[in-house]
Amino acid sequence: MGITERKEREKERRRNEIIDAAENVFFSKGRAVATMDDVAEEAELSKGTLYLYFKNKEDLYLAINLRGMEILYGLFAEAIKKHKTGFEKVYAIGKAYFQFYNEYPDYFVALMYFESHEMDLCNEQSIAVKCKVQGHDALVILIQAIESGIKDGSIRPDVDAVKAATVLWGHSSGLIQLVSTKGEHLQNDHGLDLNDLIEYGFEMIGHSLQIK
Amino acid sequence: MGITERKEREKERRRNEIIDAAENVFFSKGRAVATMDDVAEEAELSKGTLYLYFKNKEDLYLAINLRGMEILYGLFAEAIKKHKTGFEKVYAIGKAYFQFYNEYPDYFVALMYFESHEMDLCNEQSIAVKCKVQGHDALVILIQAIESGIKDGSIRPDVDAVKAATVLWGHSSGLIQLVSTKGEHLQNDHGLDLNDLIEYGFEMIGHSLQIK
DNA sequence: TAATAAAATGACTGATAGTCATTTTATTAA
DNA sequence: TTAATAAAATGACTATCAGTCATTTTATTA
Repeated sequence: MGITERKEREKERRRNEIIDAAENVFFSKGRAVATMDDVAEEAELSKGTLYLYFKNKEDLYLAINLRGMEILYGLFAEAIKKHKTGFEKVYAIGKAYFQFYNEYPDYFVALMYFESHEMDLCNEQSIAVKCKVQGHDALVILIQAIESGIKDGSIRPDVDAVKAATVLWGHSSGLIQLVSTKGEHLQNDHGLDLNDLIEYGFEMIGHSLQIK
Repeated sequence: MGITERKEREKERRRNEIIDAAENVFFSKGRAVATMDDVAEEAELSKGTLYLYFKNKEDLYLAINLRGMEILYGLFAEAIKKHKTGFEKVYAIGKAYFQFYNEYPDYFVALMYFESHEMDLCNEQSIAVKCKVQGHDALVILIQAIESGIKDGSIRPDVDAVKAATVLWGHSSGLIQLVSTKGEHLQNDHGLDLNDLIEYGFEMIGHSLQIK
């Protein structure tokens, strides 16, 4: 019975086409301004059809975010492969996060939306839960990098890997978010160079992990 | 002509009554769910009147945030008074920020809204600009604390006060925001104690400022 | 070819932000 | 005291948009 499978594939393709259209609309207009009618028109489908594939507007936006988080996870996985010591791996993950912001600013905005809003995580199959899992997987990469750094002596032995990884995640997100939303102000009113500022932030984090 | 002045006072009082009502409504229902009709009813005014005092819903929410930021500024000002060395002052500011989150969680949510959204800062008289100024003033306290720490030797002399203060601001906001929105998940899935996590984050920041 | 199932449609509803012509209240001048 | 004027407040109204659902179209099976 190949028809069922083909139908499944077609359904998945249609789903992805809707996300493609949604990216075009949400990324150009912004999440708040973009309407579901816009997405429907871009997808060349009726609005009702969108709701056959996604529960609501937020769900669709989270589907976009999930794509971004998969990219981010890939960047993290790449980053740790290229470096020897645990400390270098951690630093590379930080760099990868900033690279993600620079190369995929729209996905970054979607990620910040996910990070800064409480999500209903009751429905196990929901996209929000998939985002949570993807975020957890990314964090595990960071935790393991810290653990390997403790083992190889490049990171202080008294560091708590889980706590430190969580703190690093919060710190990095906050700093990049600050640059993202208030960057212009920081440049104009404080004369700060944004890349320089991020680099400085990573160095500060680095200091706190290394042996005194 | 005392009437003009009395009218001015009454206008200001009415304005504050509206913000009071808005706080009750926004804080209990949440910014997204609360409606302007709700606020009007709570204020015992018609909806049209709200728009005589505030440009739109966001403006009203930013007026709430401005109140919160004034409180935060006060906490920062208190914090630096109580401590001798610059390093201690910086640490106390961090603690004050966390205290703000704990004692005024609703104001903190409002602040995160302001911090994580791009604002139109063109209109010089807008509340958004007032928030920006208030935020800048708070940052200046932090910058000066770092500078005093460099002078008194409690902070590394090679630290750039402006950069470090900005980074610290981003780091702290990000970490507390993470605890705020994903705290439950961090407790349940990672077995983390939230107060402990924040403390750990501050210690890491502390490490990066002190002499090796 | 008819019956059935799956997919898509788009007109419709309800909710709500923001507007504006009108009314009410307060102040000033005659 | 009263009429004229200004200031403040009103609430019905409009425009917009998320989400629904009865109906139609398309594909599959018997």
